[in-house]
Amino acid sequence: MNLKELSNILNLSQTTVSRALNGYPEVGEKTRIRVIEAARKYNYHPSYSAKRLAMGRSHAVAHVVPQNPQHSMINPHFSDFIAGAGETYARYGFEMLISVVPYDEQEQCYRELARSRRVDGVIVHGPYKEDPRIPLLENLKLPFVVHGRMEGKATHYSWLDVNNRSSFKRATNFLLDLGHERIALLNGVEEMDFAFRRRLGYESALLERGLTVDPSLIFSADMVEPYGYDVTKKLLSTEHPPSAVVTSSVLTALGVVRAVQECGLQVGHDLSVVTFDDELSFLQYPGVPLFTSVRSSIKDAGSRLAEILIDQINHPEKGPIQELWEADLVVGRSTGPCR
Amino acid sequence: MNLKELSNILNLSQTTVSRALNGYPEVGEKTRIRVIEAARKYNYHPSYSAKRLAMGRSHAVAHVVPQNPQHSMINPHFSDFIAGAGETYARYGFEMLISVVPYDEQEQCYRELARSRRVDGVIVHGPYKEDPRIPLLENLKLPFVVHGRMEGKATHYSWLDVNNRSSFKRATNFLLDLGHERIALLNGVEEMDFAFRRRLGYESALLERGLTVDPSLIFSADMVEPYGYDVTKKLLSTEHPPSAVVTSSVLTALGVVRAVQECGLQVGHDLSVVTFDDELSFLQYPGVPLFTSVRSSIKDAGSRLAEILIDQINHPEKGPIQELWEADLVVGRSTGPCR
DNA sequence: TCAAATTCTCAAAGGGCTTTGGATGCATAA
DNA sequence: TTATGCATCCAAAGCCCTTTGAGAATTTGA
Repeated sequence: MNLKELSNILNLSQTTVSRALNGYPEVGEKTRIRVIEAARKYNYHPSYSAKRLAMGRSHAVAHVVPQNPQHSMINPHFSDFIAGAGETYARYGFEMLISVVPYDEQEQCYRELARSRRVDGVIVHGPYKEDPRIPLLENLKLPFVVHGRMEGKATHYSWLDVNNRSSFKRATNFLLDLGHERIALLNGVEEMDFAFRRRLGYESALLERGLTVDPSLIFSADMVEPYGYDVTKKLLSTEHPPSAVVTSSVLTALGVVRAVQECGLQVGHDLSVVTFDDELSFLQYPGVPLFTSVRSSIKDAGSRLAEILIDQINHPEKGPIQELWEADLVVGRSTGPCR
Repeated sequence: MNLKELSNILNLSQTTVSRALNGYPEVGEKTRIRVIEAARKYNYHPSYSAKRLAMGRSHAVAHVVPQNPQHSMINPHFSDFIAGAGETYARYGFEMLISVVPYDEQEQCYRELARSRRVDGVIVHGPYKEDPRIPLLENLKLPFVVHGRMEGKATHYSWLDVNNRSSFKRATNFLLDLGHERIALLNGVEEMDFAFRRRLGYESALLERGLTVDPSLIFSADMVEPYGYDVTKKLLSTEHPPSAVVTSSVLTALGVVRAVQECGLQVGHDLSVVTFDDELSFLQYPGVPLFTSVRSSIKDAGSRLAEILIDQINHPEKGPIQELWEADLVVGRSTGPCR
């Protein structure tokens, strides 16, 4: 059943039927009801491809996922983010396209996306401190929102970010309040904007208490389990091990725990751990949380970012939307007073 | 630049230009070269929407991701799978659509996908022992392949599965060879086909050695870290704790380690652990692997499944393709002789 | 009552591609 | 010379919708 057939049945023109169905005002109420009922009765659904061709809009959004061959970690946060965003897209009738591309073909991919009008907008993940994707997308006039933001230039585009600086400051302060003074930072890769800000938060907490920042206590790597393990193992074997650790992810924190326990020590007693918790669905701890953490749901972020993007697509005149979310501090069993 | 403009420039008809570009034989070689060069020169790319509309094919594939509100875990395997599949799709010029839908709207979603011809095929994830999606898709005549397969009926559709039965048998045998006799199984949810088969493998290994299956050593749940932790904690506090554990995922295995260590015991010494390892990119251990495991890359599976699906779409006459992959046994540091 | 303003409806023109069903020109074969 | 086959190329129909620009019908205001 297509529009032509339906309008023949109704003895109306295609125009009228189309307008009736799309809620345009220039069609009478009785006509509209007749049309809508007939559409339901004959199970009419407009063809997506035809609609797209006619309107030049795709009602689709892309997420470009770079694949780095050397450093081939796939972001474990991705699935939760996608789940949140996907729900929202579905609610608004948008499609979600995932493009997996080699790291150095990203630019080409975005250009192609913009040229072909295959999608109405994109979401940019994990921006670097200086990220070429942002000026590129501005140039291409492809609507976009950034999950995170970019050091310095963060005014003329839409983004949603967690307040990484304040949350790490808060995490550090929490440990300082417990009397810890030697606090290690197991940060993410510091070329990433979020990690850079987290470090600033950590450092400013220390400095405000008149403490010095000890570079030998600061680490930066992909936030995986063995990273936490290896660093902690090393730290615990030094003469002057820290009494507390701030980590950038629960996975890394689990590595810290494994190392601590392997040394016959106890987390929260011999070493306190505060972690950033993205509330990944597969790393949830029921009951009293295992880790004291600053937490902010990445799934919620995905959902909200999708809304922002759709809003930008539908109302480009509105200007950029920017949101800075504060993370919650949740006290778990991984912290205790300094001994 | 569209086809009409390009053909005007070339003084050819749209037909000829289209045919030249799509490799049809009824166009002369010199003409073809002329056309291809002009296309490059003027940066001509056919419009996707128009192509789709004209051909009735979308060159897109969907993955339907159900969201269960109660049990809201998002599969951590998903991102690696998608990464593998996505690379392949990109290589073949296919788009990947992710549809996140509430659990009980899946059927509707598949129907809609089939009706609207928005995609040329779908991949079915994580089949249950009895999975309604499979007969549904057969009915809808929407090409599909299954990651895993369905107990019993596994002949008339395409699938790719790891040999879960043999790999768990192998894992169990490995422990038996080390002298372990009380071996716990921390399985996934046993409504899932894969988990069911894993249990069969585990049981058959025991039975073949004349051992009995002790139901109090068998557990079934989502494969998360606290699951491993909780079960192990409980097991270790019994009178007769097992000397070895087989788990269904590295995440769960990490929970086992945490519990063992917390009890002041040592993995591979006081309790041996063999896990199934999907080679998730964010759970990789460099050097000598932490865990003895049976492993099979879920990313590779994604990649191959995408190939199979595309093949089925392009050559539906070929009939179903079925592949059963054997997992590798990798010896790590988590196993040792029974004491 | 007539003109003006509203309301409703339509035919037709896109949007950009593929594909059908011929037409044309030319070389080969009878 | 005429018929046959081949290699090239084309005009136009079709895919299915949205939107423009106008016309017809109805209502309103003076």
